[in-house]
Amino acid sequence: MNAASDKLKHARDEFVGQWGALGTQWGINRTMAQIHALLMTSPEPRSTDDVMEELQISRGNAHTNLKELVAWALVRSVVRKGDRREYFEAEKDVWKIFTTVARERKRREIDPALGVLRRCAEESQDIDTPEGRAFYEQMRQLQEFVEFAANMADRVASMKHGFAVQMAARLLG
Amino acid sequence: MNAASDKLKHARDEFVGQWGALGTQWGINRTMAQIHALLMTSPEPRSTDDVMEELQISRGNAHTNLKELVAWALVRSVVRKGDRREYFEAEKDVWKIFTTVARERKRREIDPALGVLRRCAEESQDIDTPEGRAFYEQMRQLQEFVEFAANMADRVASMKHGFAVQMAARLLG
DNA sequence: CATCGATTTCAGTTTTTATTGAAAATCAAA
DNA sequence: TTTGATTTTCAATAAAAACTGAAATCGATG
Repeated sequence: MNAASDKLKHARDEFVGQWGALGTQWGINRTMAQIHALLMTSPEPRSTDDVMEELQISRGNAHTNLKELVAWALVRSVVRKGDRREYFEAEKDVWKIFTTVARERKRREIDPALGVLRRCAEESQDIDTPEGRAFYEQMRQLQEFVEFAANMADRVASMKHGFAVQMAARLLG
Repeated sequence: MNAASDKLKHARDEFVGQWGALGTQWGINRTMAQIHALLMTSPEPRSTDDVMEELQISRGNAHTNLKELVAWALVRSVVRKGDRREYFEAEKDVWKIFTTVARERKRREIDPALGVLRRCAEESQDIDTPEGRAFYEQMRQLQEFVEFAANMADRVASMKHGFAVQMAARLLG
């Protein structure tokens, strides 16, 4: 019977659609989030044409976002013997997804902020007025905090799942 | 002499501009990030007209983004006796900024994701095929992880600075 | 080295988001 | 109340981001 298959299709469509909407709220483009959702819940790798068909999007769009997901290391491309097409599969282990995202966001969001703060602190360190010193102090505090955050992100990104659970238990217990 | 004042103005402009650019990369609108940067480095609260002047933006834009920052609780409005205008000042304590952002992002990003995952898990829990069970399992694992993240966000958001430093030392040491 | 399926690029278009500026609403003081 | 300063809203516009579709490129195979 096919009720189960229909129900699954419905549930997956729901997930893909909703995940896309969430992505938008997080500043991630909708298509990229949808493809990620689709691949995370696909038992088999999918071709570009598969993805185009499933999400009703153009080739260019599918291509760009698949490559972007590969750049994030959330998706890898696989080749099948005797098939010239490229297939894509998503990492499904949630802890690995998390550490990957942590690493990538550190690189894309935290590190550049650190650069800005360091330069601004440097630039303001010998402005010898009360306002200048206050500005310098603020830069320093932001810098220190972001350095701390960078450090944490590195630690977390390199944690093994087991250790993280253990630490969480200690922290949450 | 005025070299110090010029240098400070230059450094602040640098910071405001760069912070705005970073904001864009993080999916935050540029004006909002710029206003935040400006207020974080202003010794005195600023009026809407102040902000318009400083960033060369329209009244509507300044107004909207100031209110948005107030909604995020990163900025509060203050009244000065004998002055009808509204002034705005930013929270400057980096730890408070962090906990505020953590709380707000949990509410805006994590909680909605949890809703989606719970519904999708619910909807798929009795699809009695291998594919259906795999889908359900994936939803469950994502849900569990996001619940864990929500929990962590709550803990972190309610931490006192001192405790956080202590914990960090333990974690990083 | 010519063919053909597949991938990549990109100019043009659509959609979404941000911004302006002026009109409307608010509100304290005269 | 009326006045005038201030805040708020919002239709119009501008800017940015996402998407399309087709042409160009690539690369394995005969």
